[in-house]
Amino acid sequence: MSKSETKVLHALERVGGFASAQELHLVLKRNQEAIGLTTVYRALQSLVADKSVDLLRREDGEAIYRLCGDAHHHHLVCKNCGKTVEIEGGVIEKWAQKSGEEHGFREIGHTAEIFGICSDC
Amino acid sequence: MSKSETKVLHALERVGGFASAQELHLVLKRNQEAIGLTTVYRALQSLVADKSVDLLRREDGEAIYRLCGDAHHHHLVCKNCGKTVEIEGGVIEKWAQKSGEEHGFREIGHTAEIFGICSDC
DNA sequence: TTTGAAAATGACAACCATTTTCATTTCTGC
DNA sequence: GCAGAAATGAAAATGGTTGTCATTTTCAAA
Repeated sequence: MSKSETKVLHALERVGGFASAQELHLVLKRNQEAIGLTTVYRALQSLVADKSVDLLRREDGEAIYRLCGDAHHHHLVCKNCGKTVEIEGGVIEKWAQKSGEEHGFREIGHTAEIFGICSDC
Repeated sequence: MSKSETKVLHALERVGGFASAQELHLVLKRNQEAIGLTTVYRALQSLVADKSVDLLRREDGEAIYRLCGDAHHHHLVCKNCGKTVEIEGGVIEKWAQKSGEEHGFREIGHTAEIFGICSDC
């Protein structure tokens, strides 16, 4: 793992949740750990390829990153080869809780899975 | 509904599935129905605001659009007595579709259920 | 029919996240 | 040390999307 990847990972830890490449670059600057924006992008590409970091999208299409496995998640499964991807499920948490409450339910839980054919199949 | 929105809707019907703003612009050009790219973007914004069209993202963040399908529903089930309530699941549709698209999946489907204890139990 | 205000249109420029380029610096094994 | 390879980062390029603004169209009132 390169020095820059370590720095970016550290910045992601500090931030705690999601952050865009540009935000991470700012965080690093504020901490005398400055590295170039280009390098931040490259480090993130490597980390995503290594599956150390998840890549998601904001509504406006901007890429945001987070450490893997630090949130409740769901799965996206390929019907053909079984390949599985972790999916962020905050939307579902809220939907389930709200829908249940609206009908007077308590002790609300839920299940949710997405399936399809992955790009390799 | 403005003239340009009608044209864009028609182009979306022709395309059948998903299409980016730029692709729709090309489709319209090929059909002597040319309207400006800017107008295509604006029409799509209006249609999305009206919920006539869904906005999703390709893996690279590019915006893609599709006609809204009929929403199917999900179930809220009481763990104790089995009482079942139909729940509107538009949020889930979008979540599943978007999550799948983001990871390059196609033919995307999903399952989702909510369970809890109903007010009678 | 004429008029005028408001909305729609589209060519072009601006914007901004991301990628590419390329010259420079740092690391590596010898 | 020393070449060669890899990493770095500033600046430019890229490309989707949005903003600007002058012009055109719409449409209701006169």
